[in-house]
Amino acid sequence: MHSTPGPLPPLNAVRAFEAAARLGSFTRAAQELSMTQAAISYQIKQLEQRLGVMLFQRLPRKIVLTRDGERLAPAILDAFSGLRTAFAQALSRAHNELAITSLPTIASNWLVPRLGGFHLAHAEVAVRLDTSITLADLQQGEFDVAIRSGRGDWPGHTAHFLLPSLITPLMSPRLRDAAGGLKSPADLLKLARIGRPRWWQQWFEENGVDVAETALRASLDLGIEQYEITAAIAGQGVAISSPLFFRAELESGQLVQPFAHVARDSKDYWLVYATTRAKSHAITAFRTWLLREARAEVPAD
Amino acid sequence: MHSTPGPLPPLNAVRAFEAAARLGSFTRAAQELSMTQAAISYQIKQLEQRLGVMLFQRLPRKIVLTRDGERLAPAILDAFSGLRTAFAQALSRAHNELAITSLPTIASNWLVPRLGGFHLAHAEVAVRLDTSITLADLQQGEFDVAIRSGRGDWPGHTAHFLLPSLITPLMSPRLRDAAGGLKSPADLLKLARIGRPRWWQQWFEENGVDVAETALRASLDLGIEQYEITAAIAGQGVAISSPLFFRAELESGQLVQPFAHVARDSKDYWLVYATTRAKSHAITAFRTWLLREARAEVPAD
DNA sequence: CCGACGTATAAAATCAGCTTATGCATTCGA
DNA sequence: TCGAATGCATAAGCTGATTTTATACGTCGG
Repeated sequence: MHSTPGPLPPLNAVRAFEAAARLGSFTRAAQELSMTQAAISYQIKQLEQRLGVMLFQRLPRKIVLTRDGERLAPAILDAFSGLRTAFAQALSRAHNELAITSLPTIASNWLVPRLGGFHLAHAEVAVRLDTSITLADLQQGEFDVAIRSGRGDWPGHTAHFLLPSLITPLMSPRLRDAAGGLKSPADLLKLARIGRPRWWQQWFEENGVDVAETALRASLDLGIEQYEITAAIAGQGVAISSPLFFRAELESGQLVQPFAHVARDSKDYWLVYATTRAKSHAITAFRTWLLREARAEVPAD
Repeated sequence: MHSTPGPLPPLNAVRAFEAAARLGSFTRAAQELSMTQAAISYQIKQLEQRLGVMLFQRLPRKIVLTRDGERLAPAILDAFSGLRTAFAQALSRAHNELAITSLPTIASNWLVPRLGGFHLAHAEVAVRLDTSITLADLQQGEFDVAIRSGRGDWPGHTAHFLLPSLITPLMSPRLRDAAGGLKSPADLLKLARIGRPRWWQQWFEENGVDVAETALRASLDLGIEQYEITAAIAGQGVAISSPLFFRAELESGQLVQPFAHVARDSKDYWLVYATTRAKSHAITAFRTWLLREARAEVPAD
């Protein structure tokens, strides 16, 4: 009694009908859709044959909707208008949201203090920041950009160099004074060391200090540099970390850098995003702003 | 500042998204659209690349809409739902309307008295009847079916034989009596003749009466048979028309058929409709009903 | 009466979209 | 714990729908 809804007619034909009905002309519809008039004519005919109903009355120099066409047009126009605004809105929102995933250290010690400036410059962009050590998949769409450490070679992604990963011992001035004169890097071996053994090894090696691995293993590795620096400030040992990230503590005198030598880890910090999304407004705005901030940070680089 | 709406993404990709979002599965979407899962996957990827946004999060054995997908889906589902009902309704209405264009004679004297029966049998079909001598173009969609006289050969159209075009003199009994004994067809030459000269000529010839063309030209040609019959009933002359169409007048005695011979014009009456629309419910219902009525009319044919 | 305009149509070219075949990761069942 | 089943991704290749090109037709306007 009641036939099933059945599949929709070919959608390209429907689009041609929509444009022709709205513009009242095959020629103009063709222009709008960047096609030829012949293509519109063909598509409309296809649709009419499929529906078994004439949609336009072909008059000498114009077309007029038939009774059936007139009946169909409003709903089709509505639907297409809905589609257009849906895509426009969704994209505009998508392009004005920025989900950042960042390593905790650079996030709390470098990014967060500056993010306010980005918001001032781009109030239209809503920012969401996620800090975690796990490597989020930028292709999955959960995050728009990441701040990662590495070598900048992530296939399918675009990476911009941000900051070098600098490492140098940092300690509380009280500990330094208590340790007496720290004349050479080797003197640090007497103190408790906090932070990644690999970094300590690299720094010592670059200073000509040969260290037994066992000695390095004895260091306190808390995993999160923020904690390590907190421990260092408390005088519990010497941390090894980036002077860039703890400039505030250095300037306020909570921390001191006992030796001038700064080593550089091979893994720098990069801004990364999926190459397919490079055109997103939020991403381009953030990239421009962030790279300028980074360049201001290490102008000598 | 505000980018133009821009063209819609490829609609086939949008359709794939709609189905996948609604069904929550590429595989099921493929089933619904009678395609393969690979095709859905391809289309969704196309759409995502076009939009520069991931729409689904691919999890091991399922997919989940991303934030952006979730944002897009409701409006897309709405729009497609609108399209579906629009087509369904328009088609249902189109298939339940019947616009008939008919020659006036057969319309008023044969079709109209029977149309009530069609309406009883098919109350769902709304009927509109247009009577005119002009030959409406069935391809233009203004009319669904036509009742035409001719030979049944209209390219692009399907034609069903309805009734023969019969012609025989008809007159009022009073005129017949006044004319005295009408023994042979030639006696009619003495009376005023009403109707198409060509028909008179044919009928006379088939009865072996040789008539000068001039005599035939003198007949009264009113163009519309209804008028001619009215004139005949008033006793103003002898009309030549179809006994089928004026059976009521013959039975009531208003008209008489003075001679048994009935000529047959080469142009019969046909039910005609555009072949492309043969599947329309209204048309098929009307065809079935009308052919049965016509067969009941001339069972001997 | 001629040129411009808007549509229809035929033939030929193209390319988007589909299928087939396969791989991979996970879940489920035993 | 293992194998089968499930669901999505990907590559390669084909096909036919769609588009363009070229042309014709009918009307309107000057």
